[in-house]
Amino acid sequence: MDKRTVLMLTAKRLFAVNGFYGTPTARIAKEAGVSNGILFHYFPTKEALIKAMYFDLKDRLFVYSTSQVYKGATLKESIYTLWLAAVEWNLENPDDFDFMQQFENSPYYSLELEKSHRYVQMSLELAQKGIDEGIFKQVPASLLFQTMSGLVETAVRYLRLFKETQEDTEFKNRLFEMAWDAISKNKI
Amino acid sequence: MDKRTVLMLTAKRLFAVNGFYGTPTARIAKEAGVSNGILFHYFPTKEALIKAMYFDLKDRLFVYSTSQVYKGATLKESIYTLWLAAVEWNLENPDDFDFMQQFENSPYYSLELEKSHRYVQMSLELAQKGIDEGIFKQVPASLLFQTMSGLVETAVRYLRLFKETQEDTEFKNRLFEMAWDAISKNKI
DNA sequence: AAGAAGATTGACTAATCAGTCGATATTGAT
DNA sequence: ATCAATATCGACTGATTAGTCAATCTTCTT
Repeated sequence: MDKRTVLMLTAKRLFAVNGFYGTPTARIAKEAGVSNGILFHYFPTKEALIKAMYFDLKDRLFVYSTSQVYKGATLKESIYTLWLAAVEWNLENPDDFDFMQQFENSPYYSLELEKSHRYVQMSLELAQKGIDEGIFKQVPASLLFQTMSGLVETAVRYLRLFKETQEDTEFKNRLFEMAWDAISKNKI
Repeated sequence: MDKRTVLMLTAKRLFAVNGFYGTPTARIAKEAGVSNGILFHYFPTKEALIKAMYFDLKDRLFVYSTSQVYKGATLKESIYTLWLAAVEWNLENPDDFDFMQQFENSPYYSLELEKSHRYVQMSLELAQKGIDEGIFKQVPASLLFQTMSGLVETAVRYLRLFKETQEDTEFKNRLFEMAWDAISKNKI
């Protein structure tokens, strides 16, 4: 594995536990088994390292999520698959989740940065589709997306807290139902 | 206003913009118009200052929220009032919101810390009441609480992003409806 | 084989920052 | 008025840390 990748993996682990500011670059390099200087060879600044990690992470999430959706699925099936993929991916990569949460609540983060990502673009298109078909509530697509993202986070946090629920498919379905009810029109 | 309070107010403003680690204690003292040393007279460490600010904030939110709920309100009315109070309080105190988000995603935060607060305890009791009455979904009360909290955050973020919606009562009702549909049983 | 380009090292620096401390000022109780 | 307790000051320190740099090593091209 090339040193650039090792640095990002090591940084992710350390950041998740100690936070960005609690993790000196020197420590990242040391635990990655490389010299101090090489970190700044691959990343001009610590901030650049952090942002590169974030883009990388979102991209892996995109690739994983979309690979799960099968052609010909209904909208609800697609949303369910994407929701579940995001939840399970975050459960299996807890350091990624912690890193992402921290990043998105840090001064490094901005909306323009987020919108530029294909994961977000794909989600927005899907939300718009549901609105047009009259399945979702008649609110802006971006609101539906943010609501879903927020509920994925809630689900992940909860499942992490109560480990015994992590294999409970029925419970996960309940969690999805809450998310679905939030965004879909009510069938009176 | 006593210096302890001035320090906390100044810190809140600086933390919201520059983050905990981007804000030296010396700068807090300077902008508060007091000496460097006095900060450590009132707060033994920077971390103690941050935690004190968090408790203070949650307490003000509790006092404000509960004062809005009137006796004899139905459960849905109470939940609506609490939801709206939290949303509007966060909109009116954006620095508090940013500070809180940052804190709850920082290494300072822990669940025990959160549970110890009366705002959380009150919310959990209300959630349990809704479950017992068969109005809410049959899931753990803590899940309902976390879901509502997450949806308050989503609403605040969205309303902040699109300022023109902030005075739109109808739009806020739509936002609440999403939250309500997430936690309540569906009336088929 | 030569030599250029890139990779890697680790000692070093300039700056920053949380927290200390001894001195001085203010307040409140008796 | 006295005295003790508390508040306030600001210069100082010891430790930490992001980023630099000149030197060496490796790899690739021709």
